[in-house]
Amino acid sequence: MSGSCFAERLGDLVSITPAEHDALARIEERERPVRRGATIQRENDRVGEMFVLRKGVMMSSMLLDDGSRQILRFLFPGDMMGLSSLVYREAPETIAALSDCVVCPFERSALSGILTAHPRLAALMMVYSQIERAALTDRLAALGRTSAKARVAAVLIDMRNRLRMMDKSITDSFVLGLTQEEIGDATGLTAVHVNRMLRQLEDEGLIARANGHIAFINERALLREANYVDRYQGLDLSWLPAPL
Amino acid sequence: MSGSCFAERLGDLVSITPAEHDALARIEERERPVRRGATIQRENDRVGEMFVLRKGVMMSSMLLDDGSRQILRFLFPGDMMGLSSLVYREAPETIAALSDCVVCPFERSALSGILTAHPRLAALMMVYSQIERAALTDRLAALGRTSAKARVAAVLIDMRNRLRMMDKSITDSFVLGLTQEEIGDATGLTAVHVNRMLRQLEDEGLIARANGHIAFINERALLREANYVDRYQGLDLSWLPAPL
DNA sequence: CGTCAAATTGAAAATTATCAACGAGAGTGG
DNA sequence: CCACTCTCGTTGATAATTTTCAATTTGACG
Repeated sequence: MSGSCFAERLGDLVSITPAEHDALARIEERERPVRRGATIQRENDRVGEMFVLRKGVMMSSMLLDDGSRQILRFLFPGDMMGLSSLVYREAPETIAALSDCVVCPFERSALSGILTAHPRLAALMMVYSQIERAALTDRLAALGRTSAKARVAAVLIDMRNRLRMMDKSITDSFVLGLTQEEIGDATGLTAVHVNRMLRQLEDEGLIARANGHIAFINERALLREANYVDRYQGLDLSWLPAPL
Repeated sequence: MSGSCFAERLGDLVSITPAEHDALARIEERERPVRRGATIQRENDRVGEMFVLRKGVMMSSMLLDDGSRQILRFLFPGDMMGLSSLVYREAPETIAALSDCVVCPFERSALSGILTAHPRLAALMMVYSQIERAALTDRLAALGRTSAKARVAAVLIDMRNRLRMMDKSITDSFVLGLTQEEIGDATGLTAVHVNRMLRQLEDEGLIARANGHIAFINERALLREANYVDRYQGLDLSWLPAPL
C-alpha cells in the first residue's frame, strides 16, 4: 500500500531512508475507518492504543466539570494522536472525527521498538513533539492575551494552512468544516460571539462567507489581526544523528 | 558532584541505571549562575543552547505585539528548558529567572548522543514531554474555559505542588515568589483583577495572605475551585524498553 | 412538507479591563 | 538618619468585552 503517512510528514523535514520508512510503516499496518462524529478515545477511559491519522480531519478536546468543552487541537493526516497513552492509564483528552476518517491504531511496543532500532527517528519524534508544543504555546498565548476577533481569525488561518498541506490546490477559499460552536470551543468563546466576530471580519472586508466556504479577501490584514506565526518555518535540523 | 537533576526527575518515574545516570550527568557538566530577573534566552534571538534547571525557579514567556506577555510555564529544578532550540533557529519564547538560579547549559549534540546510546532514555524523554504536554493542555483549557478566580487558584495550587517537590517540608503555607502582575501574565488577567481574585479567595476563607506568604486554609475547596488535576499521578510506564 | 441542527440577531447581564489614585516597604544617596 | 524614588499592592469608579437568554431564520435532508 501507500506506506506511512507519518513518514511523509517527517519526510517534509528530512529525507527518510528506506529502512526508516519500513520501520514507520509498521505502525500503520492496520487501518480503521472512523465515521464523522465518532470518538476513538474518550476522556478518562482506560486506553492503550495510539493512532496515526491517515485520512480526514479530527480534533482532540477536554471537558470541564461545568460541562464546557475546550478543543485542544485539530488533527490532520500524518498527525499522531493519543500519545498521552504513552504515559497515562486514563486518557486526558477525547479524540473525535470531524469528517469521515481513516486511522491506523498501533501499540506502545511498536513505538518502543522504533525508538530502540532507529535513534534518528527517536530524535525526529522529539522534533515533531517540539513543533507541536510550539503550536500549543501559541494557542495558549492567544487564549490568554488576544481578543475574540484575533482568536477566530487565527483558527481560520490555521485551518486553511493545514488543509493546504493536504491539498495544494487550496489557496484562499476553502471549506472550513467546523460549526461556530466548534470554533467557539477551540477559541474559548461562545458560539454566539463567534458568529459576531465572523460577521465583523466579513464587514471589514477580511473574509467572505458562503454556504460553509470561507474566502480570504484580505489575507495580509487577517494575518495581522491574528498575530499569526507559522511554526513549520525556520526549522534547523542539522544536528540530527546520522540515519542507520 | 551531586550528579544530574534531570536524572533525579526521571528517577521519580523509573529507576535509572548507573550507565544511564552517567550519560545524563554529561548534559549537566557545566554550571552557570543566573541572577534573579536575568534572561538566559530571549524571544526571536538566534540561540542553540538548551538548559537543565538545577536550582531556583524560572519562567518561560512570550510577548505579543501589543506588548502584553503570556507566561507559558514556571520552571523548577530538574526541568529541561529551551528544548525549542532543538528545532528552531530563533527562540519562540523568553526564559528568565524568578529567583537566583543555577542552570546547566548543554548542546544539541549531547542530547543527540544520549538518544543514540540509550534508547530507554529516549523513551523517557518522550514520557517527560508528554507529561509536559498534558500540563500545557490543562492550562489551555483553564484559559479558554474557566473563570478568573479558578485560574488564579490553579496557579497557587500548581506553585505549591511544584515547590513541595523540591522541599517536602512545605505543606499548606509557602512563599509564592510571584508578583500579582506575573500571576496575571500566567493566567491572562490584569494585575488589578488578580488582586481582586486573591482578595475574594481570602474573603471566602480558602487562603490567607501575609507578606508574600500564601496559606491554604481550605485546600479541598481551593482544589474544587481550580478544577485541579495532578498530571504526575496515574502514570503507566510498564511498556518502556529494557535499560542497556 | 416537516424536522432538526446550525446560524443569526437583539437586548440585558456578567465578567474583566482600564484609569486613576494612594499606601507600604525596600533600597539609595546625601 | 532623612528624603527620594521605585516597585508592588490595594481600592473605587467607569468602560469595554463577552456571555446569556430568547427568538427567528436558514438550509439540509428524509
